[in-house]
Amino acid sequence: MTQDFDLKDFMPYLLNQAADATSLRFQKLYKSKYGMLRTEWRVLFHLGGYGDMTAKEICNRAGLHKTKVSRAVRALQDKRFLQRTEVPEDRRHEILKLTPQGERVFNDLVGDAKRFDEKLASRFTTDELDTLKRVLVRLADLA
Amino acid sequence: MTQDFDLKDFMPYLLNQAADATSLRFQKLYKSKYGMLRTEWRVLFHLGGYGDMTAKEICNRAGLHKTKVSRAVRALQDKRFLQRTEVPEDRRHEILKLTPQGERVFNDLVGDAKRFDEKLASRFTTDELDTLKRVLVRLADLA
DNA sequence: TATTGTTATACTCTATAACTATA
DNA sequence: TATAGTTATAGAGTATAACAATA
Repeated sequence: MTQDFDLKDFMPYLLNQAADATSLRFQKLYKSKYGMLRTEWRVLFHLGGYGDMTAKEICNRAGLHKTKVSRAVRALQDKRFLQRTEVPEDRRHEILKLTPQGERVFNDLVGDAKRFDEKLASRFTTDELDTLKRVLVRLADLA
Repeated sequence: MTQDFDLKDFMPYLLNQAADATSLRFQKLYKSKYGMLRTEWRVLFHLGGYGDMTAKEICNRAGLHKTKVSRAVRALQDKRFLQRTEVPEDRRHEILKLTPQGERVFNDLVGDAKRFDEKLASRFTTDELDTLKRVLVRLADLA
């Protein structure tokens, strides 16, 4: 016999539907304004929000594979949004740093992100948002 | 000057990280057991969980484009997990129905899904889960 | 030998346009 | 003309292996 099952109670499905719906609209902003892809946006925001760091550090913080970061860094460099600086003590590393143009782009997108988040937040109570963020962070860490 | 911004507070980012982390592990089950892709799994679960319906109805319920559903249906048919029945009144439609084998697969995966969800749920309080599901459903509906 | 990063490749996923058949 | 579904195609995203350079 066929079991009872409602997808609306299944967490991975719900999370994906919610994530797709929300990120789709933000995606349009960085894509249309700057032709950036998803990983490029993430790398830009890590450098802008947390300061200069190596590709390796971005991998660890963002949970991204080194090949993805490598390609995103190259793309951001081609757009003149970041520059690399060799580390003399260990020449396998390069410190990645936003250019002034990269910082302008970051600031512009941060504004968009903040407005976007406020609009989303306005639909929920403070309690709901607190719980949501706390639970999502823990879910993401289970990876 | 560079603005303050923490990705850990940005909803689309958080949602994606949580969704990726959770669905990645469930994905392995239907991929390794039955070689199914994401959309195939979704279509199978719609038919198994909500009963026979047309491709169009799956599109509406799952928020999937007709091309995705069309390909998933074909793949499930090739695997002998579903069969089509023409609707005489309107020959543009076909009712999609799981085969006995498709139902066995559905039942097996529903078991996995339930165990998976219980394990996830065990890490949170009832209040947290209620809030989470309610908020996620509303976020998904904003699409 | 181990680590940082790059390149190559294949596969999955998404989005859109053009098409067929039926209504 | 409109709708259900299919096919074609391109671009984006993911995963893995092989590689170069440095340590």
